[in-house]
Amino acid sequence: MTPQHYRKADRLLVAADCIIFGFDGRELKVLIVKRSFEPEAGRWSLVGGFVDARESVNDAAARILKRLTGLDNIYMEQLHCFGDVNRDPAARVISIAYFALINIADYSRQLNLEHEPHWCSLKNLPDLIFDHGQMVKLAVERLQQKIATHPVGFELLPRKFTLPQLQNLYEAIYQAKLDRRNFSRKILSLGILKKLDEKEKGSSKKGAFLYVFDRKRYEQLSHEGLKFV
Amino acid sequence: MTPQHYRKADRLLVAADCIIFGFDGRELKVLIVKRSFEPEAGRWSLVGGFVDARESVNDAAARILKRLTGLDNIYMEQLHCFGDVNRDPAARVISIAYFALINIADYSRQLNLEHEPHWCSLKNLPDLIFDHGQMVKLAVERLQQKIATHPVGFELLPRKFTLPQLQNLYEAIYQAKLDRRNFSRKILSLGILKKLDEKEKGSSKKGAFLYVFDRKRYEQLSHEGLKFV
DNA sequence: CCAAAAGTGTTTCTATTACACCCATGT
DNA sequence: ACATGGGTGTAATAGAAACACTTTTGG
Repeated sequence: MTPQHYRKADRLLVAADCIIFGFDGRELKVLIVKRSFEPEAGRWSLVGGFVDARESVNDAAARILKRLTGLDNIYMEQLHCFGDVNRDPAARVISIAYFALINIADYSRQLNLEHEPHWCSLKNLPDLIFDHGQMVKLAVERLQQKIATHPVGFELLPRKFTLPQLQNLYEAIYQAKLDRRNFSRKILSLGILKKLDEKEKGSSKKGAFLYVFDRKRYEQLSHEGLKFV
Repeated sequence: MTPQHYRKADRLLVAADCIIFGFDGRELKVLIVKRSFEPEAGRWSLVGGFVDARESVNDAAARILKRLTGLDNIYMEQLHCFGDVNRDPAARVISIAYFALINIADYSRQLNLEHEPHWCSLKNLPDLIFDHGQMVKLAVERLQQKIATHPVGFELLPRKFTLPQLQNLYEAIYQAKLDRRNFSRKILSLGILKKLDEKEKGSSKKGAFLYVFDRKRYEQLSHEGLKFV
C-alpha cells in the first residue's frame, strides 16, 4: 500500500552501469561491450542494465557484472549517480555507476561472449554512448584516489605478484613513472605484504620474488591511515 | 516513444535527501526537519523530496534545498545513492543523498519554518528515519576528506572571518584540537586568503584580523594539489 | 593589573626525493 | 661475457610536529 503522499510522485527507470577495470601487466583497461538493443544498438557502451524493483541497487550492479563476467565477489564500489534528464535520449533513465576491479586472468576463464566484450586500453577508448565516457573519466579519478590509500590494487593482480608488477600497476593508474627504490621501500614498509620463497621468472632472467597481500595484517592496521603512494 | 527494450523494466520512486551542514562558531550542525507525512510523520528526518521526471537529480536536490532554506547557489555535492530495497518500508524508494554547506547567518534570514527545521549538533543527533542516520555519518566522513584538500570550509563561514574562527571550524569537523601556530602558518602559506585591515572583536579583547577567501588566487593554483590540513 | 585570546619563531623529527651500484641468470 | 631486469642504501631536502613567550585590551 503506497502512502498517499507518494502517489503523485514520478517513477523513473533506474540503471546500473559498471566501469570494469582490468590490468594486463602493462596498461589499465576497461571492459566495454557492443550494445545489442536500441537506442544506439551496435555502439560501444559500458556494461549495464536496469535495476529491478525487488533488488537493491548494489545487488543490481553485482548481478549485471556477474552476467557478463561470470564472476562473483568482485571488488565493486559505487561511483556516482548520473541523473541528467536527457542523458539517455530515448527515455528518462538515471544511472548509478559502479566501478569494479578484476583480475583479467580470472576473468577470461568465465567470460560471457554474448555481448562482444572487449578490453580496451584507457588511452584509445572509443566514443561510448550517452555519458559513459564521463563515467569512465570519473572512475579513473576515483581509482587514483582510492589506490593511494586503500589496498585495492591487489584486486587487479593475480594472488601472487611481484613488486615490479605492482609498480607497473601504479604507474599505469597514475600514468607516471615511479622510482623503483622508493616504491618498494614504501610499499614494504606498510607491512602488509608477505614475501614468498618463489620467484616469478616470466619477465626477467634473474626473476623477481613473489608476494601476497596479507589481508589479516592489514585489518589490524589503521585501515584509513595507510598511504601507498 | 519508449524503446522496446525499456518497456518491461521497473520504474522506481527516486528521492533526493540533503545533509545540510552549518557552523555556529563552535559546533558543526546538521539541519533536520519534522516529517509531515506518513510513513514516520512527526519524526526527525533530513530534508528531502521526490525527483521529478522532468528535472535532473541535481536540480531536484537544489530545488528541495531552496524550498527549505530559501537559498540559491549553495555549495552542494552528491554524496551517495542509497538503494536498499526496504530502506523506506512504505514503498520502494531509492535516495540520492547530497550534502550542502551553508552559512548559518545567511540562512536564518530566509528560513522557511513550515517544516520545523532545527539545527542539531552532530553529537546529540536524535534518531532519524530510515537510513538518514547513515547518510549523515557518511556525509561527515566525506566532508572531512573534502575540507582537507578543497576550499569548502569558507562556505560555512561568513565572508569575512578570522583565523581562530577558521581553526574552530576545522576542529569541529575533525573533532580534534589543532596547534594554532602550525594551523595559521599552513593556511596562510597557501596564499589564498586576503588579510583585511579590520579586526573582529567579538570573542576577545585584543581582536583578531579578518580575512576573506581569495577565489581568484585559488583558481590560479593547482586546484587539486592544495593541502589544508 | 590581570585575565583571555591573538600573534609569532625555532627546533626536532619524520617523510620524501634523488640518485648509483651490484646481483643473478639466460642467451 | 654481456645484456636485462631485480635488488638495495645513503645523503639532501622539505614538510610536519612540538613547543613558549609576547602583545593587546576590556574589565
